Amino acid sequence: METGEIPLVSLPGGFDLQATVESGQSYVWSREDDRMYEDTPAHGGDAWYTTVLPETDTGGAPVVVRARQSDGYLEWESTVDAHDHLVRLLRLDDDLDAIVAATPDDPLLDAAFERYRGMRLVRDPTFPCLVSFICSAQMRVSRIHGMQERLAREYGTPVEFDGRTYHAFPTADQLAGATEAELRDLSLGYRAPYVQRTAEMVATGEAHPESARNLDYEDAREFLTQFVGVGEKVADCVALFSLDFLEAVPLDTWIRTAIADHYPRCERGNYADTSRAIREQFGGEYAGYVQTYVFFHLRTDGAA
DNA sequence: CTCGGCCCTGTCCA
DNA sequence: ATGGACAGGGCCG
Repeated sequence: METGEIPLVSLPGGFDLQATVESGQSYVWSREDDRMYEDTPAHGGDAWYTTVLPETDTGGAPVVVRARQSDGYLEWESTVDAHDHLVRLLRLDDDLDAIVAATPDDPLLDAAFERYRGMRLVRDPTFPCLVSFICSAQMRVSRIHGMQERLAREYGTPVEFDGRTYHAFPTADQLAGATEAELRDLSLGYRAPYVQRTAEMVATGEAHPESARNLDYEDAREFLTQFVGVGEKVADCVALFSLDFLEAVPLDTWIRTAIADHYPRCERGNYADTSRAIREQFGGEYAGYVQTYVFFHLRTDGAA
């Protein structure tokens, strides 16, 4: 086992590991105490969280990365040197102070930023991100997370680490071999054929979600909707939480409620125009960061 | 292009 | 106890 720690005190805007991985933007992390989304860690957010990088992202065997936040450091344990992986996955390379500073003055946005100071966006591996947000349709975050765990356990490559067996999220090849019936048995419901067909599209080379990186934001969103089960909202989630389009604002039910309550003139009757309007309202370049804070704030605190 | 009906299933609440 | 509503939507007509 390799171990290390990343100092957080000099990180612009700070860091909050629990808020980052439990805010409903990523489903590739699990709490070692198995109480994800249930309660807060004992003090200072010092629970251990683990993710497994799929072999398609490492070029070799899957990589287990475990981390916890403690006393100004992000401690980690891994099968490899995990420093660069953590910086990438948890966006420790973002200047969060600058992002907050670039956000328009607004009571709702100020409250959201204040409440979860240090929360960062994630940079999830793309295929797992795509599948997890296909699964997110009409679903609560804890159940989405459970689906991803079952998919990993059933189809992902096993890895031994620290006396336990972990599973990587399945590759497109692995998942394309699943049947709709098998996926329904994992409680995916009507999302089962969406996941299977999307995995098949990626596995056969018909299209790969990573290709969206090379496009302008709105073209990338359009490109991603070719995958089965992916509409504009899910496409925006993949653009934001995996492909570095920080301006993407997924229009989910929470943000739509916020638009109706706080920014009614941004409602334009269709996704593309409403999206453009709220993106401007949220400051443009980092609008997706703002959206994620607002989403977590409204969902968790029931603020209106 | 917009709209409504429909889709799986666990959980919450009357 | 038991059924209806609802969950970070998408597809199809």
